[in-house]
Amino acid sequence: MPELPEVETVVRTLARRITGLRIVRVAHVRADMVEPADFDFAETVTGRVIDDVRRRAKRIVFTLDAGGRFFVHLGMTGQLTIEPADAPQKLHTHLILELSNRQQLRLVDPRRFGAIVWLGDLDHANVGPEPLQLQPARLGKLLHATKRAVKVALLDQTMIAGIGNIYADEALFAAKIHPTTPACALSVEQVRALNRAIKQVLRTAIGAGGSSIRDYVDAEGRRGSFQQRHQVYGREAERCVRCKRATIERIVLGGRSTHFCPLCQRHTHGIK
DNA sequence: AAGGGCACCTGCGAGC
DNA sequence: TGCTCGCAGGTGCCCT
Repeated sequence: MPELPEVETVVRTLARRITGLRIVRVAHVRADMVEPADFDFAETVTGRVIDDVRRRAKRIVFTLDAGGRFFVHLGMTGQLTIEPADAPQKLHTHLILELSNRQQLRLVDPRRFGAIVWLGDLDHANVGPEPLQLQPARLGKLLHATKRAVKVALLDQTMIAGIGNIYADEALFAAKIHPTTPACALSVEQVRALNRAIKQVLRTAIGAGGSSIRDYVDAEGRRGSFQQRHQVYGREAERCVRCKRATIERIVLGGRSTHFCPLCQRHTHGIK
């Protein structure tokens, strides 16, 4: 579910609503969602003030007073919401932090692909650069170092952070690049177009509060609206909104559903 | 040693 | 109505 725009939307609300609050009590935590496995999360965070909430990649990073950080990853179906203390507890609630203003921060995640990770003073390992701060030259360097399909490369979080299945498809469509094109075969022009497309798609999606296909809601339970503006994702067999001639195709790449317009996104045979 | 494939989970909608 | 199947915004690990 949550890619960069959804995580960013959650973080913006959290930063505004819970920064400066104290974690009074860990009312509930599912131990097997916490990393490292033997870490006593409740003991460590109880009584600490949340000094800062920010996004890095698809991670929601909490910095506590007196140092120490942890992040929450939402996986596919995670929801991190601010609730009144007396709100009914939903099925698959895995974390409840009671805050000093009597509200609670709750993590609900049916599929449990998410995680609560204690970082301490460590930095984020294995996470590539933020796409919104990426220069085309840097993107080119990264993409030209791999023979994988450009779509698969975009999903590699160690290469670029935050892009997932929806926004990879949308950015490639906007840049008119076929998703199976080997990343190393992209021309300098294509890399530049892709860099622009990634930023434009992500920024617009953030402005729309992200995409809500099924589970996603922000920290106040609101759905995003960017799903209404998807050009290819989830539009298999529909007429292409750009060329209005071809129909959107769906293939599987790297085990993921991939949507594109066969006319707008043609193979370029390595023409540079 | 890069990169393909699958496993990890639960829920839901489509089709029979 | 009720079953089974396929599929879902992610990622980590095993294998080649």
